[in-house]
Amino acid sequence: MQEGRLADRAYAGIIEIINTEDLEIGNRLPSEARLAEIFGISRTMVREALVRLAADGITEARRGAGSFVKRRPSMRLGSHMQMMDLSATMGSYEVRFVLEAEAARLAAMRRSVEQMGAIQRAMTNLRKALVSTGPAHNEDMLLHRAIVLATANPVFLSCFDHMHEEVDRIMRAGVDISRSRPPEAIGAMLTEHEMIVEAIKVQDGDGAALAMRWHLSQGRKRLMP
Amino acid sequence: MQEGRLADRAYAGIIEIINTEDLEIGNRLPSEARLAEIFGISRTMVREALVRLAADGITEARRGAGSFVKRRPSMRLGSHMQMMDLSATMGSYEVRFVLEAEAARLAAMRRSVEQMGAIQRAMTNLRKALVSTGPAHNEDMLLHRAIVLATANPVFLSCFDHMHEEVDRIMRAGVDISRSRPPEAIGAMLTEHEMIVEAIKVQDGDGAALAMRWHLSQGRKRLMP
DNA sequence: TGTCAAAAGTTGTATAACAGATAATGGAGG
DNA sequence: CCTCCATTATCTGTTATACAACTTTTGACA
Repeated sequence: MQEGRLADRAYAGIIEIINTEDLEIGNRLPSEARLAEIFGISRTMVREALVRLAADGITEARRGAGSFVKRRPSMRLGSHMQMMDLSATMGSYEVRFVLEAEAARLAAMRRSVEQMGAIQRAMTNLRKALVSTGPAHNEDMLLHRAIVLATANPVFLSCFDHMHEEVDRIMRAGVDISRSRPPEAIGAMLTEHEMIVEAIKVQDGDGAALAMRWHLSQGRKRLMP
Repeated sequence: MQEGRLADRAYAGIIEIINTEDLEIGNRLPSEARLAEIFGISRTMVREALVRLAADGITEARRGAGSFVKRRPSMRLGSHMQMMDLSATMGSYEVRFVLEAEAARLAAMRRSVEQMGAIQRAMTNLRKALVSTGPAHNEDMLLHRAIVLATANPVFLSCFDHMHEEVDRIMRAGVDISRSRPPEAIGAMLTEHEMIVEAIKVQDGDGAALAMRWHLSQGRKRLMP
């Protein structure tokens, strides 16, 4: 590791402190000055990390008092699934199944020519990014978003944006997800997306929904086999 | 309004800039120094806001170049409404169809005894409110929320809350919603809800989903015949 | 022992400065 | 006029310092 900005290291470092020191909810963590001393960086960078941790709901800062643990960072992902609460990853796929499959159907039925153009442009971008740089997490999302946009339903789009925002936040607080995929998975991903786009192009609603469900099921398998 | 720390206001202010200036994905937003000038605060506070925005995946900072829009913040429905064909009311029902029907199915399959109790309590509240005061918009929502809660899927719940928040805001800003319903409609609403709750009780997933779809289709008809 | 004001510690905010990277500018040469 | 390239301007990343606002601890005094 040891990559990225100093604030990133501080972010990871503080989470590690919470875990290794076994700080319970409500416990106070070292002061910003002390953390800066520990990590050998400036207080400014420690603050940036703490601001992000607070935004993630993991810590809470009280002026004059200190920063406190608000929620333990969820380490268990995948195998350790609690009985009551599904993991964010699993949960997000459940929602995406219903939301995006229906979005694909509506997009196929209602898409305008401009929206179809936007979808195909997003597809081109994804193709380019996948073969060159690899993961292309962002381009992937943008294609899905273009499809949701083509539903002409503002509530769909709003929910889509919200979901991705939330899930990204939760995942960032947990373990990393951006592992590199094998080359054959990249080819499969491209084909799956192309099937969706093609179905929308020929305005085949059922086909688009089906292709989207298939794509998501494969994606889930790729993420947690 | 105008609450909280300066960084919070900057966070909201930058999102507002993205929305009102209609900055597309990839567009550059004003420099940190310029933003500090605009908001009348220090660059330090602007940076804290930008760090959070970046952590939320909304912006992306490139050293030497500036900060750029990476993903549009979850939309306030009002701003892009004119671009969209569907009304928020119509659109929300489309989303509720897929989201809540599936939630009812999952709730039927996974609900714990405690969650079943919560659902039945919400049902009792709704029944009481409907026969006495009339509309019972809030009790209705709480029953639906209890069902979503029983899916044990935090992402489902998050999307449900978000959708209702957004749609409520739009409707409050717009025209009527709380018109009085005829008495036979009240009886029908009660029966529909009871069918959903009963299906969840006997853990009939398909039945719950079907009952939910039927209820929502009736509700839409009642709202806009 | 109990009260309470002073002190010490901590977060919130501002300012200045510089390093490291990118974008814009403006000539020199075709 | 256009292209190439070095210079300059601009922007983010990071550090240091200082003070304001608030909370907790300390310690003296009653």
